[in-house]
Amino acid sequence: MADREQLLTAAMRVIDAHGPEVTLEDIAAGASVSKPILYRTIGDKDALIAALSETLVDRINASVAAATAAAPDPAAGFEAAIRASLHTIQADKHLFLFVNGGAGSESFRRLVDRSALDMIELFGASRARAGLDPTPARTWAYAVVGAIQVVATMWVRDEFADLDDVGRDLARLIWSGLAQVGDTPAET
Amino acid sequence: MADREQLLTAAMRVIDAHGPEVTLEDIAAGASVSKPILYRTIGDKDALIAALSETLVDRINASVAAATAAAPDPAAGFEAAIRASLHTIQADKHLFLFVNGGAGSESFRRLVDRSALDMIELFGASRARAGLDPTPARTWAYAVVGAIQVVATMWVRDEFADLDDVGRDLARLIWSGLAQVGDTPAET
DNA sequence: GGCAAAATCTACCAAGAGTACGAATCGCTC
DNA sequence: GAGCGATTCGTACTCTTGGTAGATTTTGCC
Repeated sequence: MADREQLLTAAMRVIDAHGPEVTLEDIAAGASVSKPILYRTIGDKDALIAALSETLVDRINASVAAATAAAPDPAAGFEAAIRASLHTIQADKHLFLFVNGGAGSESFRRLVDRSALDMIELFGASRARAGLDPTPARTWAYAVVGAIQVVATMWVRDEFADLDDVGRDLARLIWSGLAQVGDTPAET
Repeated sequence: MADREQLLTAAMRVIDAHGPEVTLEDIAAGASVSKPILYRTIGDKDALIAALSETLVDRINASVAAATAAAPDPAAGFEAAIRASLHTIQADKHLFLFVNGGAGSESFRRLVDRSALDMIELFGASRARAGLDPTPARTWAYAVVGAIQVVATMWVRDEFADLDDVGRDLARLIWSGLAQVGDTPAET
């Protein structure tokens, strides 16, 4: 009655219901499990955050993949990807804030690195193919992740504009910035 | 013996010396003041973070102003500005992490908003001058702040490359992205 | 049915944010 | 200069939350 998957699912349910400020005790209670079980099965709070980040990133990646598949050209695909990311974050906003809120520590670093990894590969490869120095890839990947992350965070708090407009603007900014990656950035 | 300025200065000293994990008790002790005094003079932790953000942003703005003044053209000025920001963050890295670490809540929002404010003005005005819709300004400002913030955070943790190179790469990315702001973004 | 081993729950600890209340100090009146 | 009221300050507390140890129950086996 204490499968890791079930616990994570329950944790997400509780976070979604009670907001990002939930305590581990709430989560344990919501999963009908005692605190030590939670700790034994998943680990400390940081481990929980890491696991949930994983799930969130997976969801984002899935929606991005679906969105880009239907796009006519790379630029449109990129915009669709950004929009999909934002929409997924919106759908899981409590989860996003929870995962982002443990910020101070390792969890944040891991989340950023996880999200940036594919981009580092991608940019680096593009640069290398074009005979350019691939080292900027990392900086760019972090920058892109940061841009999306902060825009999403601010948007989730006070929805300062229509989400699709935000996605469009953000996509344009990044896309033209990335023009210099080497060749066309290709769909994410 | 409990002037607000002095307390803030002392707080910065303690943070600088003991790292970003300091407790309010440490800070009070370091300022030779009791906890209630600290609370009465400055407020709760969030207020402290807000005040220190203010200072940090001021420092960054000052170094940016100094750096751009000496630049021959806008693009160079922008790069110099980014580099100056990064260098200031590096110099105050514990402060930066402290201010960033209380993240979960309001403090983060305020820091971002404060940093983004001038940019929103600037981008918005440029757009308006060019007869374009100024609403994207906010998204872009958040994106730029986010990019700098995350790159800085990641760099501060493990210095993955030479800081000036990072600054150059980051500046290029953002600069070319901002080309569409309307007319030349002008020096920050 | 009884016993050892494993899983589990209750009850606790530690640390840090924030505060109540008594103690000391200051200024004012006589 | 002495007494008294108001104000300021510091000690010592509460409360929340992350994390754990040891009692207790359950399980499997003889």
